[in-house]
Amino acid sequence: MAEPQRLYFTTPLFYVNAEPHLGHTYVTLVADVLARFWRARGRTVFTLTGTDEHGDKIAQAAARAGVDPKTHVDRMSGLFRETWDQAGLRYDHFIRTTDPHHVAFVRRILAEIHAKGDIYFDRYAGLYCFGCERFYQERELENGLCPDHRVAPTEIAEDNYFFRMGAYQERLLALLEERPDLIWPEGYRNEVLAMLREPIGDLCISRPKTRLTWGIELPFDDRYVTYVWFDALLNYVSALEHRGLMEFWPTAHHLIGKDILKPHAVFWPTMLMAAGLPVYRRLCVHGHWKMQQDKMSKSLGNVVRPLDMKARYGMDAFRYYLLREMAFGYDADWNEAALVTRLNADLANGLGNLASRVLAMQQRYFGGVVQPLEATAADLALRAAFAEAAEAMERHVEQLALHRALEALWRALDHANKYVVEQAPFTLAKDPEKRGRVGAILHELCEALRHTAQLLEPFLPETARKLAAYLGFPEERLADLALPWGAAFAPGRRTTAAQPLFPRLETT
RNA sequence: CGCGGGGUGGAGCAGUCAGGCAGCUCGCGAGGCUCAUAACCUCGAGGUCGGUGGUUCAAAUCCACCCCCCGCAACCA
Repeated sequence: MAEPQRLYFTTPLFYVNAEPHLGHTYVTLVADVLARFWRARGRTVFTLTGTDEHGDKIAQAAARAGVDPKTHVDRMSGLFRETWDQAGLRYDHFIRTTDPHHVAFVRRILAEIHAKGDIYFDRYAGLYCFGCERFYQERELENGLCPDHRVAPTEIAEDNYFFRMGAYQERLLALLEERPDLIWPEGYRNEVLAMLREPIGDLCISRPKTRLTWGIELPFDDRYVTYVWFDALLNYVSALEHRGLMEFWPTAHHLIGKDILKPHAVFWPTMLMAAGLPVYRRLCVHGHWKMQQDKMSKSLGNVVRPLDMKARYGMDAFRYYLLREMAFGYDADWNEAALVTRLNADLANGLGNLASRVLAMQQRYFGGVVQPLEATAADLALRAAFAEAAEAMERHVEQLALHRALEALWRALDHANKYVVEQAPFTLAKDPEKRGRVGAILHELCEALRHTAQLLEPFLPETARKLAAYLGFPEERLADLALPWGAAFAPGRRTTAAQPLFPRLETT
């Protein structure tokens, strides 16, 4: 079966109650990498990110800051947008849940589902803490008391609207059986199957305005606003509708963290079924970055700010660490010392040094002019190493194993470094009769670097551009360099002298 | 029997789905090279892949049982 030509990647909508941190950055980075990767291979890709801006917490934060909610969310949303722009993390559309088109879309879908009878009005009775202005579940209480206020919650009843989610449980289960790759990695699929072994019940989707006004008003009852689920999840569709790109919807790949698995794996598909829309193509669930400190660290302000990392190490080194260190789906440890180790070992000593030595010899022996090839067995082995890397990278990226894709490319780079030592062009260069061979060796190595630039572009775009420029391709888009080995360097084509791509950092 | 994840040379990890010489980075020891960012290349020391049993020509990988460690969210109706 042929893969669809289009691809649609989404990040979660980030709740604007905190500044952009490592978790936001990681998933946005992955979306950027996947988009670049598949575009370079001819797919038509659309990516979405944005901010989720309604709810109690936002209204309260705005009140504390002494501004109205809209002013507050404008500022916070702008912070996310600027961060991604400055970090070079690209997206095709940035949606805000306060966008008028989104609000209208949510109201339309709610009205439709209400009209077909899948939204009903009912009374909920539960334990309410007036201090927190929220209900508590039994298991959340500490000795029967609210953990914040240390008072016993009051049993009260409240009327609300509910989505008939339970009615779609069997269909959802059947869908998971039919499409084993719907949720990836498999561990999360199993977790969802476990959730579906119990009745999922119905979902409360409203809040009375007496408790919350900062939200989207229900189209069928102006005393209520919709509460989180329809508001936030529908963004994935409303953005496409707004842009007139609904044909991308069936190809949706949602990138999410494991913390929001249930809303995306249970609530969202049932909502889509009720709305008469196809379920997304795949849910891609990543693990969490664990800080060495405990989870208190976040409230101490000990957050990893992407732009700080960019300033300290360069965005590409930061990208490399995040992509190389985390096996998508699993948790990983955030460790800045490990970042420096990776930067020195893989980027400076491996890739950077290879580029330096090749370009320096090319410059010294031939003034940068690329010489004819002659293809010995060793040369062909070098080409094979890069061909294999290209093939392996595609296989790994399909499975979101980005760390393995990079590992595969670095195997080829190791091969190239070995090739330099074994072919020893610097020794042959002392013998004028071997000049042709020296030129051929360096041409092979320039090709190795050109292929590296191309294969690396989705992961380390800045480095790829620099490398291409050193090789004498300052203008071309890297995708245009997808030429066969030996076809890129026309006679007389020159490379230039290079600055180190990555300076080594001292370890302390 | 709540659910999930993990236990692989000194450290940190990949590999487990699709069984086939136990791999990567760092660190350590010896050598080579001198083009290069004191980088690069080679060799070496170091692991009964948590345990036991099973399937198999073959198990880190599949199956069963056991031991230990870590998470369990939220805008939590």
